[in-house]
Amino acid sequence: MPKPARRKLAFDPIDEAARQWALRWDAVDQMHAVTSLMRVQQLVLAELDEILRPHGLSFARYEALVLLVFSRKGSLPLGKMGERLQVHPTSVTSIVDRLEAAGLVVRRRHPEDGRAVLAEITDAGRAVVERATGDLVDARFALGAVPAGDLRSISALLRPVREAAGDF
Amino acid sequence: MPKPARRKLAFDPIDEAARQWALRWDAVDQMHAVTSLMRVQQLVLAELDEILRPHGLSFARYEALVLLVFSRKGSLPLGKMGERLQVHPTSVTSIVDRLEAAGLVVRRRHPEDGRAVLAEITDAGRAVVERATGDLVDARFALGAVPAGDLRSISALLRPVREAAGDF
DNA sequence: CGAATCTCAGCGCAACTGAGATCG
DNA sequence: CCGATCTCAGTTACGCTGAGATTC
Repeated sequence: MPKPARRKLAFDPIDEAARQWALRWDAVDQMHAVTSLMRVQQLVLAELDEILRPHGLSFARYEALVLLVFSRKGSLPLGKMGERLQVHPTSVTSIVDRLEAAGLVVRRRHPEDGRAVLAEITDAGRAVVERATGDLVDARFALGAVPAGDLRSISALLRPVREAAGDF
Repeated sequence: MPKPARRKLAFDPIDEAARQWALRWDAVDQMHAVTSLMRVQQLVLAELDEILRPHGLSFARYEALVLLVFSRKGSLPLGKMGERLQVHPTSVTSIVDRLEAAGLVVRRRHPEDGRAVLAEITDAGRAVVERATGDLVDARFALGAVPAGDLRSISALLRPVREAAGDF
């Protein structure tokens, strides 16, 4: 068995934890929702990374590439990328380092602001995004088990958390 | 500004990405849901870890302690813990190492199976769980922005993903 | 000068692989 | 002997802090 951690259980471990939780503490529904959120994120991210691995990408790097594809000029200052992707400035440096090493982006000086550095997507980068996106769409972003009509509900129910955190 | 990655935007970056996505590719709703899931998990985990840091715990270590509190004898073989928490065997070793160093659990020989090692929660461990749980409940597990009636919907909508992955 | 932008070094945490020890 | 259980060493990845260089 290559992944012993994935052994199957005869019951829903989160339901079972919630049952015991209710005997002692409050906020049972929050506890159940948080545990579900953590577990599903872990499962989904693992599947997405597996799909992207043959393309030499992690999900974080894929998101960065897509952001550049969506930009008008195919390039953005690293700071803007961090803002949009909601990641730490030093993480942007690391992500762009790896993308640049793979030939998917190049670094350029910002023409008007000498402090800023632009990451510009290359033709190879655009090609990789097209191929990787095809695979992700085919895999329904690892959410194939969710009825199509429920997807927007998931986004809507989670939105207040992002809003409260000040994302927008 | 301590956390530049948290800068506020004038629009919802996920809605904006979905808008552009729809111009080129399919599976827009899946893409929106996955991106929301990733972002909310990141926000929630960061808040939970911040709440737990004064108690000397990460969320993973807190989950391990709660699992022991819920067990009949206050102890479990490490392998069982990995199964329930869905983490790698070597990660269990690491988690128990840290909990033991903090005096929250002790390692014991399994009375019937010489191969197995039991992690047993100490009185100090139980006390820490009580205090930490109080703080988490007070913070509504970082889901205070979600209307109470929506919490079960979140769990229910995510359940098919766990089921399809073979969690139960 | 202060503020913004990026990079680098270093730390902590977590997951994984592969190997080995012990025991059923 | 095989398989299960745990530990250890080493690798990789990522996110963060703190410091520094450069430029507005």
